[in-house]
Amino acid sequence: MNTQSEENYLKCIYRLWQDRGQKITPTAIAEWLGNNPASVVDMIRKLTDKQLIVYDKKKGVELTPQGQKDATLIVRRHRLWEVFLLEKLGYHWDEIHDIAEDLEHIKDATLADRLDKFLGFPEYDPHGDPIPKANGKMAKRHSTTLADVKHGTLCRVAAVKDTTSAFLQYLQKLDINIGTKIQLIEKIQFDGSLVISIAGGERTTVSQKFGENILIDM
Amino acid sequence: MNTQSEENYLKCIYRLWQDRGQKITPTAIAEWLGNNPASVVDMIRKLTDKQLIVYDKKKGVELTPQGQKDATLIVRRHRLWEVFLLEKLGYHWDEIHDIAEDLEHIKDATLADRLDKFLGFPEYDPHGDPIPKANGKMAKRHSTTLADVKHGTLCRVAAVKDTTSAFLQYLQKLDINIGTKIQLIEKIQFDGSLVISIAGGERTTVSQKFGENILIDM
DNA sequence: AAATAAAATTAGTCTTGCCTAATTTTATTT
DNA sequence: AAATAAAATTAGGCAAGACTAATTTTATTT
Repeated sequence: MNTQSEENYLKCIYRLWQDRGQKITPTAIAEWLGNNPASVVDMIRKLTDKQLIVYDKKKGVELTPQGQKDATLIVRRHRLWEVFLLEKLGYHWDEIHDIAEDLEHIKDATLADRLDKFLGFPEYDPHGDPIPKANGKMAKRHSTTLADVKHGTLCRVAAVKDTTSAFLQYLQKLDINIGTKIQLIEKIQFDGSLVISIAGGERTTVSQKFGENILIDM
Repeated sequence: MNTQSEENYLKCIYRLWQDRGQKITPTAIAEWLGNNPASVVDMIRKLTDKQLIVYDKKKGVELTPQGQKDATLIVRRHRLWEVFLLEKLGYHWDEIHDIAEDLEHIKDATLADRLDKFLGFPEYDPHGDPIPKANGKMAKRHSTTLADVKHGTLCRVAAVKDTTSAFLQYLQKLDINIGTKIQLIEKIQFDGSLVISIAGGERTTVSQKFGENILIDM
């Protein structure tokens, strides 16, 4: 059984691996968690001893099969709780992440599976991230962003990359949710700004950074 | 904000106060929590500094108004989660206590109230204990036990005192739940054993200790 | 290749919350 | 009241998980 802190490190490593696919360094982990690199080095030793990660100076940190399994379960719990908080308890989009951050550490052999069943086996969480199944498999993550498509394209918001409340509240203000249709009208050469039409409405301009955090379907 | 450990002490003190109404000593707390008395003394100092308890050698430990408020909220959260686990996730009577023990420490300003609403504002938890309301008030606790009534009395199981799985599983085996009707046929003078009829069925004999852990309505 | 900057690591410290062992205080017997 | 037992307290320690400061290693520039 892993401690809460160990779980946070595992989840962090998993996220960095999924997001970037590059070498995962102590510094990257430290930044992500807001911890001191020295603390990360301590934990790397601990997780290595527990055979949940392998650390090689050249290759960085990698999850072992067991580490992957553990990390996937944490992500599964996190995303299921997010669905619960939003759908059943009526929380807003931007409130659920932090609470799920605590709930994900509740340890009980059947809790995740029961919750999954209770929620009707959702495929995606409220941010559009796929929820790992009990067997560890999960749906594909969306990878195309609004900033990637050609002008004129009509797309559907499938997920968001950034889950901070600053971003989510901005989306709320623009009335954008998972499923909202957005048409990219024009890309501004100068700074990558995007002129879009939300749900067939008036033209709005958003930044490139904004576009890169919206994952889409077509 | 209190730590998880502080919350456990507050809850313990609250329970001892409710259950026994006597002087609450460090030793009693240590026994209840399974901790060393020396650790209890440390925590008494800490909670005193935080003005959540008052400790007087003569009177023992007492909760301050703020301590009572905090403790009540923890109990509220615990009991609401128990209802959730049983009713929504389909756990058994004897499985919910330990999981709620972790869930009760999840801190979010509106979580308890939202959960309360989602569950339909239940008055009692699955063990028959009253759930404190958002304002701290709660229904009366049942106080008459099966061992207290006169032979011949027909009563209704309102709550259980003991919530260990050993006891709850025994109840399960006897097919006794909250609401089950029990008639006390006879009290055996010798050792206080009780001859009862469960839901109008055949006679069964149970111990005095058993009877003292069944709280009843009439 | 040397100089500089960045990253990683080590050493030592702190807090929380627990422990054991020893001591002091309080209660109970005889 | 003295002796004994029980309870409370103090002192000192330990592990987890964080930190800072100093040092070493690795990368990047010039």
